[in-house]
Amino acid sequence: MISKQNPVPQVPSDDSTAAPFGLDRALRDLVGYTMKRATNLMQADAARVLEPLGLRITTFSALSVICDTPDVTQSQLAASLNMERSNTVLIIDALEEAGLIGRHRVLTDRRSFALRATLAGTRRRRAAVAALQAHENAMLADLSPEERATLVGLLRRIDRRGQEDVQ
Amino acid sequence: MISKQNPVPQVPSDDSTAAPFGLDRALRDLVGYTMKRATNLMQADAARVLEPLGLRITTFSALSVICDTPDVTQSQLAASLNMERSNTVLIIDALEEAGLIGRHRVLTDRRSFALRATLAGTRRRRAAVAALQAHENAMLADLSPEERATLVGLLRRIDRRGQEDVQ
DNA sequence: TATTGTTATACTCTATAACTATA
DNA sequence: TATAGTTATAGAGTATAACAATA
Repeated sequence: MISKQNPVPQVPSDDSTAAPFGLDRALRDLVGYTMKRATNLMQADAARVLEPLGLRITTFSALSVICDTPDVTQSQLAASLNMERSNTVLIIDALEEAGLIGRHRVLTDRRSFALRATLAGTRRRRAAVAALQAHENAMLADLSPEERATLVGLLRRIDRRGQEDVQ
Repeated sequence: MISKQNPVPQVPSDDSTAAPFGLDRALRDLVGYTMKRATNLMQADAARVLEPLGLRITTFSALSVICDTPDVTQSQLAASLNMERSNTVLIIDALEEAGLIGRHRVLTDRRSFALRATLAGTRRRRAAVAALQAHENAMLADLSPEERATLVGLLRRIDRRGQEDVQ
């Protein structure tokens, strides 16, 4: 969909190093910009992979946590996914209406709901993970297993650092 | 060494308010999920850094390209930032209204506008880059210069690969 | 008082289709 | 016809404030 053609600068390109990148060469030195570009590509593709399964990225993420953590509450879910509690409501609604999870009352604390995946939810999640792994293997085909592990490790350290700063 | 345990306690005995630790453990093996978490942290902080300068991430990015590429057209700008042409319009409007850039008619092709940064735009861009670099130095303080370069390099390869796949 | 889930709201980013004026 | 800029619109993610029920 996106035209691949390289926009030709009107300004005479006398810079020999301008070849590898485009007009955004200066921006690419910012880690955040490069991260956002790569993330957008990954996210768009992941969304396309999940769509036939009736999931979005957010609903898949929530379903995954619920599958792995039976009787998790919505507050715990929100915290684990680094999102606001209020934004989990519609996500939980969608998963419940799709029959993939259930809300159950907690006897010891009637404010909370205990979220539990249904059998259909567990199966849907397994299929989604398989599809996403295949998608990532394709998207990251240029990276060796070691490079991929390095990337994930570095990103996790940024995440950890960011979490600490918030406090 | 802790052996494999049962998935996280459903109802934490003491600290139910503490961030549930590792409920998203399975998700973290997906590169896209880890990338998105780290990117969200970086983006949120970058937005806070740019806000006092009257810029958003998108307007800053556009301003940066325009500063580096005098008389760039909106189509070229959109292509370089990997965004739709239609979405550049409001961004350009905001920059123009702020007096940071100017739209100029192209005599040879009256469909196009040539975008040029004003002196104020050039200065604003310089201040924004300095602020963002300081922000990134703080956010990425745990990474050595080599690790940071490695991260950027790996992300660029994902970006390049993704661009090719789209066509 | 504090917390859980909820509602309402708003802003940003992104994507698509269709229009205009030029080429 | 094809392209550049534009308009309108819609979807999704994210963020904040406030409320009722419950602790």
